[in-house]
Amino acid sequence: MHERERHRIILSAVQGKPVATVAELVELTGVSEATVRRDIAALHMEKRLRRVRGGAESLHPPQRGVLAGRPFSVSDSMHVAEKTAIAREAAALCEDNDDIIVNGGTTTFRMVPLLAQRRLHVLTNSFPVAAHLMEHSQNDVAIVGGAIYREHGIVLSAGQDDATEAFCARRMFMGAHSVGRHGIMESDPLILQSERRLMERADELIVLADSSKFERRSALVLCPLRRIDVLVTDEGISDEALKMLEAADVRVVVAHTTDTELRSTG
Amino acid sequence: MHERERHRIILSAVQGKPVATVAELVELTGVSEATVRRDIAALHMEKRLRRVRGGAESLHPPQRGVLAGRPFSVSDSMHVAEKTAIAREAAALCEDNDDIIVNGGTTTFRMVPLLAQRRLHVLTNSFPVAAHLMEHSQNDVAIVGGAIYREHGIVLSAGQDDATEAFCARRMFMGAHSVGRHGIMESDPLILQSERRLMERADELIVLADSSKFERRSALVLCPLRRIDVLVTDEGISDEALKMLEAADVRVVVAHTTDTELRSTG
DNA sequence: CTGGTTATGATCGAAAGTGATTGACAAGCC
DNA sequence: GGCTTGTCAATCACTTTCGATCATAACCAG
Repeated sequence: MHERERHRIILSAVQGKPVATVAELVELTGVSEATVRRDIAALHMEKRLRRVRGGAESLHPPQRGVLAGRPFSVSDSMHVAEKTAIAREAAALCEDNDDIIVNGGTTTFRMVPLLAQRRLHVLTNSFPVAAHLMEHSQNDVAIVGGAIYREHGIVLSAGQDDATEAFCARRMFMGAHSVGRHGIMESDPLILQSERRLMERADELIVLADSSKFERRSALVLCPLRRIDVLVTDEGISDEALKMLEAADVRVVVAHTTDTELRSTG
Repeated sequence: MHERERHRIILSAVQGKPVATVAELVELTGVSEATVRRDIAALHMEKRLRRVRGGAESLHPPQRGVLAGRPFSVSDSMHVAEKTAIAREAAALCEDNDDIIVNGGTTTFRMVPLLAQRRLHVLTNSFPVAAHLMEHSQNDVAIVGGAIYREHGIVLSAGQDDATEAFCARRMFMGAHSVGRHGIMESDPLILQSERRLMERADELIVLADSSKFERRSALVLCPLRRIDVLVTDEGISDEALKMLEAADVRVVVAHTTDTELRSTG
């Protein structure tokens, strides 16, 4: 058993479970306790795992806070004021007792506190959205089936599911990775697929896209601009982008960020 | 039981309910009261939970409703000791990297803190189970699609969905409304349907039923007794019930409630 | 082959974790 | 007020784990 081999085994063992004990690793590698300890110490130095009393554990923290705390750590902190304002305008577009679809995403997630005060029928592919509405509102909530992806909080599956097919919504609210002249763009094919399936179930498509989304490019086209009924954005949108949307018969709602919202970003 | 595992279990348990008592944690972890207290003290120092008299509570106060707070208010408080012991035995039946199905219910929900320290692939129709495993474990979690019923925390839909069909599990863990000579009984046709669909996707069926379930009757037969592979129950089970299960070739595991568990009920 | 380096395994005392016991303290009951 | 019950901190004995040391084995260049 070579040192490299042992290191590989130890690392994979630590990945597989929250904590691997020295005894377990002795069993796995067939070497002495002393050697395992030395290996753990070395790998700890290389920052490939964390040494704990009795064994070792994975460096990568047990994923937390997807639901209760901040839902999507990184991207959620950008353009907070704009997203909040956009969400406010978007939420104003739906009426009590509407059947709506809320697509997963950081911008649409900002709608949730506002939707919580309404009485709606909501279908979503976002686990955090469903969780919050479940806990803090009286809305009827339905969720699509599939594997839950922690990093985005989205439920994805390869095929169609019944929850989606049984649903027929008045409006669908969705974010976007970017918006360009080819239409709404996404970065991930699985997300794209999920959104397409949901889109089919809604009469009206409302897109929430802060102005920075028009500066970006992504690889995959979800749908052409003409498919959008309403696009909610913020004051930062360029004239070119506005003209482009106008030409595609998209109704544009510009959300004005209030002072309080702006303050909350600083 | 490693220190880290205990900490994970304790944190997970504290999330699951407003306050976890020392006795409960002793039961969950299988260590002494002194150790649990030391763990609580340590986690308190790390500001991962709040230490209170008699146990520990979550730091994050928004402990309300279906998810974070006590999931199923009424029935969850009955037969706590038995259910905990049963859940412990049931959780011991699955191995690391198993693909399992966890059906919604108050008894199966008691398994969750124990599953949180494992590395499993879990499909469930219970929203609280999915939410808890998402936040407090590294398990791969999938959820079936459909409308979410707050009172039971269960996701139900009329038809088959893709998340279920794509899943193939080694074992399925399920509770029951009652168990009689006709088989496992349920009270609600929609729940029955959901459970049947899930059952099809598992090789082995493990039923968690405290002894009071044998005294009850329900209207709908989910499946005959012979379909059960393992039934986990408590010491209160009658000889007649045992004979009935034996005759149907059901392997019976009797979970022994410990003193601490019994005390925690009084 | 030789001398030096490195890796490994074993041993042992030190340190840390664990479990049981005890007494102090508070709350509730008779 | 006594009594019980439950919680908790302190203590002690026991076990596990750790780190240091040393001897042996493997390896390598000259």
